[in-house]
Amino acid sequence: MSYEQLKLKNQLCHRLYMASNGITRHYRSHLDTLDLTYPQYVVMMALWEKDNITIAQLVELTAIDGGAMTLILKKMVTKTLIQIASDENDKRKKCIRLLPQGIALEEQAQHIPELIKCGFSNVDEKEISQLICLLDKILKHQ
Amino acid sequence: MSYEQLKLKNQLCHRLYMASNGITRHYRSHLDTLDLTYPQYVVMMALWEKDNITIAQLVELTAIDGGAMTLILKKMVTKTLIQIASDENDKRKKCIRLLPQGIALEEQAQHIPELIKCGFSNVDEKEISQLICLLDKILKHQ
DNA sequence: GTATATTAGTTTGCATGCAAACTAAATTGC
DNA sequence: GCAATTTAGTTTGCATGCAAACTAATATAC
Repeated sequence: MSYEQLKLKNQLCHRLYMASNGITRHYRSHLDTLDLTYPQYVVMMALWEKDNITIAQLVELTAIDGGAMTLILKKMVTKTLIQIASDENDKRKKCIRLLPQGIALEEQAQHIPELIKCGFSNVDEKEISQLICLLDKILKHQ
Repeated sequence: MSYEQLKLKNQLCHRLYMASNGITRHYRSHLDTLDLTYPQYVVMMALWEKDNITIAQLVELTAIDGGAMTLILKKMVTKTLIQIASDENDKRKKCIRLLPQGIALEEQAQHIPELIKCGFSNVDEKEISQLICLLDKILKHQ
């Protein structure tokens, strides 16, 4: 039978799947030098932007699964990048705070975005903006 | 310090990460009724389009990791969706072939793409084509 | 023709992604 | 004020994603 709408070449989801995995793979070589995985890097970016926030806020900002977040943060504690403290007012909440090593890592990470973009020299700045805009439209409905 | 280029809102990779995971989550509810995971669904789409191909070809078409593919295919064998046979000419190669249940599943799956698109009623057909075009440009360099 | 290299798949070890069940603490309802 | 509900995180079980090591079979080099 072979329905046209079921062909791989027509699947937006499959493009997203390949592009997302592909870019994450590209990050790997750069992140290895910082001893970070991609999700750990995303958590660091969130904290560099806004430090001393709860796990729930971190889950909201990064869209990383809460269950995975618990493990990711534990790893980052053993690397002394962050510390986890219970909130005094609400003992359910936990506050994540950058430690000196975590703060210092930002300077080492600052060139990564540029390095990644160099890997996509065929895509210009305008097209990246377009892509981001279209993806945001899709993300709005999730 | 907080470098502008390290802010989450400026990361294409993070948009792709969220959009890919988000869409895959959307698929889950529809695929549950077919008893398929998302990667299994991708493999089925590849096979509905071109049956009786090797594992290497399947990896090429789907961009699913070879190591993961071995496990995915084993699951699909236990569901009697496919069968795996060694190639007589080249005993390293294995041919994947759809079984009747796997063939029959295509009819049940034919409406899934439409159902997914309905979940993104704010994004029109033209924008989806644009997105696919831009993603293909990024995928070309991987 | 045999040693070497390459190819096709599998296995392993680790790190998520995800839903669901679970715990502890704070809020609401009444 | 206490029971019922909600909220914040953790744990569990399963399914990948990925790199690297490994096996078996084929192709190349010489």
